[in-house]
Formats: sequence, structure tokens, C-alpha cells
Amino acid sequence: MRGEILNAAAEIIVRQGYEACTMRAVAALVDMKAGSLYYHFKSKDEIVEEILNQGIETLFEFVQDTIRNLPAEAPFAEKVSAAVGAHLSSMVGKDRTFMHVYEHLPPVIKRRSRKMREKYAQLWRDLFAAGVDGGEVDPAIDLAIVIPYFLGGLNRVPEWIRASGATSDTVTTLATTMLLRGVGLRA
Amino acid sequence: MRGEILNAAAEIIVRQGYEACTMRAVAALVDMKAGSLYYHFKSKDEIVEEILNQGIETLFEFVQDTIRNLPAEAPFAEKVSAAVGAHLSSMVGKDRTFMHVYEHLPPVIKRRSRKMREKYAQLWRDLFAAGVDGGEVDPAIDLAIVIPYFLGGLNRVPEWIRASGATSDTVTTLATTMLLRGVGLRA
DNA sequence: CATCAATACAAACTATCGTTTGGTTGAAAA
DNA sequence: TTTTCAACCAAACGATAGTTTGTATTGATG
Repeated sequence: MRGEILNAAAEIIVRQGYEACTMRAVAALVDMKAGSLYYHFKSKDEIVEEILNQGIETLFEFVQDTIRNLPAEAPFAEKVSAAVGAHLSSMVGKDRTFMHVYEHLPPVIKRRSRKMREKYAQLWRDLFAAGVDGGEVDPAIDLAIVIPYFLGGLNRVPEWIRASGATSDTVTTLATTMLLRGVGLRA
Repeated sequence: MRGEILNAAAEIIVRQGYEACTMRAVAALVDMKAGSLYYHFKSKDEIVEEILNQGIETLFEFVQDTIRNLPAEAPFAEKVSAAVGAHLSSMVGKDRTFMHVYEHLPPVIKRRSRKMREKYAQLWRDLFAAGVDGGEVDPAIDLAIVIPYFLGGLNRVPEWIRASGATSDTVTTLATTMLLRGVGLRA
């Protein structure tokens, strides 16, 4: 039940925004009354925070596993391609709407997940740092800026997948290409 | 006075989010009482909508002028560089916080500016289409996807300028480089 | 000086928010 | 059967939201 409540809340946030995500709306979606939610959670904040943390954690592990499942000596381009694909599929896939919630949250709440987001960004920085070491990435590129830059672009993907009608694969390919070329891939 | 109210509301939204932007808070910032705002605006929605439209309109005209002030035969790379610079300075400069408001708005309100955002995106599509015609951009790149992709990245810039401590110039250069390489610049 | 918009205020209205409280239920444990 | 307890509900709480209404102040105009 706890999970169903989280799912309901996440769905409302993604589809209608944080404003529309009232305790009564969430309760209605799981066929309950607002007050009953307080049996499972001590506050609305706890619900949102759990959605956020669970979402980032899931994303982190999925992308990390994807990278690790490749042979260590796999070319940089292949790793990036896989990672981008993993990131994107986490955003557009079914039952994986968690991360998309983030966009709709008020700043006060977003700040609570800063540490986890930082951890996720580090995953990408490590990936690219290895690319630099391997001589596949232009060392002049400032990773501290590039990573949030292109992650920012990626996080918008669901929005314009719907708008442009492009498939998830098309988008993944394009995003990967842009990114690899952008960092001056040498191979 | 009308403008001051808009500025106050925009500032609150940017700094504390849409949630914190109550009529009473806006009124306090311009030394008024909540009810008085209704002499200038018929509703809170009207205020937010005007901020949004005015912000996009300003951004549109600024970027458009920037491009037009270059000689028509200027190289594609130069035009893009100038446009990116214009876009970014519109976001981090003083008295230009309008656009940054967008991030914090609930989806219901965002949708109202779809037409204006579309018009702005068209400006960029035209720029890149010219690049394709001039043989400077890889024709295989799907502009319908690339434009929102990299604009999505750009709109995050203020966020990580503060985080990374990078200067606005550094960021502009990097974003331009990434973009130009990304679309397969040939020159 | 009198008039009249323009402007702002005080105060209240309704709606809805997150939350609390005390009670009801149905099934498992004793 | 009796007890217990997790799970839910009905109803209300205070706080605060956007908004409306009637009134006071003000500066310009005649």
C-alpha cells in the first residue's frame, strides 16, 4: 500500500504538477480518504521526499549497472551510449516516472535531494574522466560544467519526445552523438 | 507600478518558487496590500502570464537582434556563438530574470506560453537550417530534436554557474563549442 | 474651492490546504 | 467467544490562499 501511495503521488506530480498533488487527490487515486494516508506516512513531505530519493537511487543504480555490465575495456563511446540509453529509458519507460517528478517540485523540496543528485553526477564525471585518461575526450573540456549541461538537456527529453513524435531510440542516438561529438571524441 | 509588481512577482518566483509567490508576498515587496494588486491586474494568473510572455518576448527579440546585427554572410559558427551568448546573458544578467521564472511554474501555467516558446524555437531552427543549407551542419541531424535538446541544457545554466563558480563567458564558450561540435560543424 | 478619477487600504469572504482526532471495521490471535 | 490490532473513515481543525467589497486618501482639473 505504501508503494501504491507513492506511485499515485508521483503520477499526479508528473501529470499535473506539484500544486495538484494534494493529499485528497492522492488518496482518491488509491481509493482512500486523505486522513488515512497519515497511517502510512507522517506527512506529505515524507511522501515527496521518498519519491525523490527512491527515484534518484533507482536511476543511479540502473545507470551504474549498465556501465558495469560492459567490459572494462569497452570503448568510451560505447559506454556513453549505453549510459545515455539507460538514463533515458529510466525517464520514459513505464513504472519509471520517478525521476520526472523532479522537474515539478518547488525549490525548497528539491534542495533536499542535492546530495543524491551530486552522487549521480559523480557517476558521469567518473565516466568522462576515464574518457579523458584514455585519450578519447578533449582534456580542455571542463567536466564540472559539461555534465550538468548535458544532463539538463537529457532531463527534458520526455517533454519533446511527446512533442516531436520521435521514438526513444532516435532520441537516444541523437543525444549520444551530440554529446560524443561535443566533447571532441577521438576515434 | 504595473511593471514593479511584475518584477516583484518574478523575483519571488525565481528565488523562492511559485509556491511562495502569494499575492500578499508580492504586495509586501512593493509596499502594498494584497487587495490593491487587483486594481492593476484582474487575477494572479494574469500576473504570471504576463511575466511569462514578457520574458519570452524579450528573449526572442534580444536573440533575434543579436543575429541580425551580424553581417548576413557571417560564418555559421559566429552566429551561433553570438546567439548562445545572447540567450545566456538574458538569463544571468540583471533585470533579465524573467525567463528563469519558467522553470518554477506549474505545468498548467506553462502550457499557456506554448505558442511563444514555439516561436522562439523556430528562431533557432531557422538559424540551423541556414547552417545546413550552407553545408556547415551535418544534414543528418534532426533539428526538431536538437533544438529543444540543447535549449533545455542552456536553461539550466544559471543553476550550475552558481554551483561550479564558472564565469558566464566560460560557460558561453563551452556551450557553443559543445553545440557546434555536436551538430558536426564543418569548417 | 469643489469635483472626480486614480489609487490604495481594511476587512471579510469562500475555498482549500495539510493535519489531527476519535471512532469503526474485519480478520487474525488468544 | 473474546481480544487485539492494523487499516481506514468521517469530521473537523487552524492556517492560508485568491478574491471581493466598500471606503479613505490623494493629486489633478475645472
